Amino acid sequence: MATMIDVARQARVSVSTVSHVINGTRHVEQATRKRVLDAIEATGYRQDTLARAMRRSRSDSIGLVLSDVGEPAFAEMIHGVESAAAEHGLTLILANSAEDSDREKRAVQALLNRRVDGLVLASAAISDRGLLEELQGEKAPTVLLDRVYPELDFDQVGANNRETMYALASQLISQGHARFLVVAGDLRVPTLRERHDGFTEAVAAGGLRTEDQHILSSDEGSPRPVPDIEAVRKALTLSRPTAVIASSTPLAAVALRALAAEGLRIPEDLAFAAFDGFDNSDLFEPQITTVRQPAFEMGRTAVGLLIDRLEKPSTSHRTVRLKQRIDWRSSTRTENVVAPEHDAGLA
Amino acid sequence: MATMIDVARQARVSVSTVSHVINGTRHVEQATRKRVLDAIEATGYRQDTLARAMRRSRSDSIGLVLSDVGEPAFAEMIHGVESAAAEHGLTLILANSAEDSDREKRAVQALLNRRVDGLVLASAAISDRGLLEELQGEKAPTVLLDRVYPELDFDQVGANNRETMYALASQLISQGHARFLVVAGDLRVPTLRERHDGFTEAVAAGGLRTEDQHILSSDEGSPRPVPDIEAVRKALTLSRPTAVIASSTPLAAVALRALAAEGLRIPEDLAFAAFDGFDNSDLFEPQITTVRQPAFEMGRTAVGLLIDRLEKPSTSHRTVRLKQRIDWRSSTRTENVVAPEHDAGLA
DNA sequence: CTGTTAGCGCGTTCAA
DNA sequence: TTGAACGCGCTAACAG
Repeated sequence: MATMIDVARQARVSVSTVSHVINGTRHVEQATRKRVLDAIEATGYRQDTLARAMRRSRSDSIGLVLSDVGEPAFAEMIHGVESAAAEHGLTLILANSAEDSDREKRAVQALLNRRVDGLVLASAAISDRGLLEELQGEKAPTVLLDRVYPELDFDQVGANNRETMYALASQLISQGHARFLVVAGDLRVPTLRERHDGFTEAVAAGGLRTEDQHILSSDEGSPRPVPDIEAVRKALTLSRPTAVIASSTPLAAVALRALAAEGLRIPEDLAFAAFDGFDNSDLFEPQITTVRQPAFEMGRTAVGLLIDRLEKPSTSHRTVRLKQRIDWRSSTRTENVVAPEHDAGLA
Repeated sequence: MATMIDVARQARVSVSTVSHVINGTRHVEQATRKRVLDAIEATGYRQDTLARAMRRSRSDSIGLVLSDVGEPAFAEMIHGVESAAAEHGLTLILANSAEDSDREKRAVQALLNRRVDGLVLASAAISDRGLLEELQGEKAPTVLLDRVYPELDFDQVGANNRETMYALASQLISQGHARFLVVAGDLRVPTLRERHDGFTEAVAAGGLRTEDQHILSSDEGSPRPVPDIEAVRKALTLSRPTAVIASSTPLAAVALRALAAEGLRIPEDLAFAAFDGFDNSDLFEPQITTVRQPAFEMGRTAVGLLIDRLEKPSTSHRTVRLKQRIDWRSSTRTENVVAPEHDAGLA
């Protein structure tokens, strides 16, 4: 591999001239410039980004740590992060924590060792507080993605989960639904907790009886990470909801299986809606009313915040909440079915 | 940031001892060893991977260039690559070429500049042959992923597309289908061409009339990358197939929209099958018979080949084809409907 | 407008 | 069993 010295010799100039030609960092005369360019061509020289990074003590790279690279929503975020990073000439180093706080810690360390300029962290579910505190002290700034921790001093990007769940539930309530089953998942995950909170607020605002609502969560150290099919089936028979809301795609899959096992049909027997949801849901039956995550934009925004932070390290931290969109589909088109049931329930 | 010198001073040893303690590269006495370890702890020293890479002239990192980070199938591959890379202590640098051969070229250059030890390349559709030839000459080896070019000298990982399409079509033929519409896409993409070839072979083997088969491709420099809905609708009315096969997820989406627009139902009016397909397809109607890509395993395998190559640079190149699985679902359960139609057609 | 030179942090001879 | 010193390839003073 040719080095700058080879180029310099060939072009009969000094290495510093070569450097300046490459980086456009100071003026050099047309003639010499051309000689250098030719020499680069002739020698097949390529800049060594590593050596450059070491000298400048910045690597023009950022690290992305995800809690689950396999999840479709996170895949979209990767896409967004990659896209914004590329636009700014930053290379992206990817690591997966697999929802494991040890692996997360190791991944972060590895990235820091690589001298990334900054970090985007879609933190693991039960994130190690110690890790986050260490990160506060790092020179390389960190942006938290997807899972927002209001009490922490980071730049953060999330979605307006609470508001969207509030809107979703409120709309269903106004359609006459009064008994919900919410498959809420692990409430230690901020995203899921926010959705949960949005629901309880909607229930309160709608004047619904709390005891008619069944919230299936798994916050008390249950062995399984998500409610399983049996749990949902039991809930379905116990509370006989008129509407089911699932707080994430995996939870929705579990819920749908449970519904099928109980022989319940959507929307004839009950309404159904899900966060994140399924791709191409408009092509299939039942067409599921879905909260679309602005995942791509969230990724882009995270990189934007990171770059701002790199430019001015000491401005105060920002939390950005991106708006979600509800795609209303036929799975919640139940006015004619539910309203009578609802009335009957009141009678 | 503490350096080895700081640690050495603190431990009252030389830097070389520190280095050897860290890397376990020669014996050092228990006592001194402990002093060093303590000093590392005390100073908060972290190895600088960049400097290390420069000195050793290997970076313990690999580059992954994908033609479309957004596609779900590729997302799975990322997952596989990441997982295998992590197991081998390799960090993963990700780049997206967005199916653009210029961007692909730049991405590859950027990764090579970063002195990645190797490259995994899921090449862009109309990949620049020049680029691939350059890559042949590089010191850092490249593994081609997903899109297999038999005539090129690379380690390669793909799926057995031709065989699977052959099996899929043959099975449908044995069910009585004799008129197919294949939404085949851009045949310059090796994957899609292999699927196409498998189909024509099945047609020949099954003794079907070629003129009854409609293959919708876009290989002749059409403005649109995929057949659009109108094209599929026209094909549906012209050829009146009893079975439709889509060669990829986006093509399947287009086909399904066209079917809906024509008021055709699955499986009552015709059978339908797709490659790659849709997630959670068993939860929705119609349940689509789908060829599952072993995408995760493909990613892992690619890294495996890369590591083998790094260890023995001059063994001959290998091409690995991973087996796909056909998930038969109700979208092709049409025996009772098609058989009579088929007979009628013969009468 | 161009050249000389001192490190960046590390691994690794070579010598002790 | 340990240390001293060189250089990986590059950028950024500083000098001219």
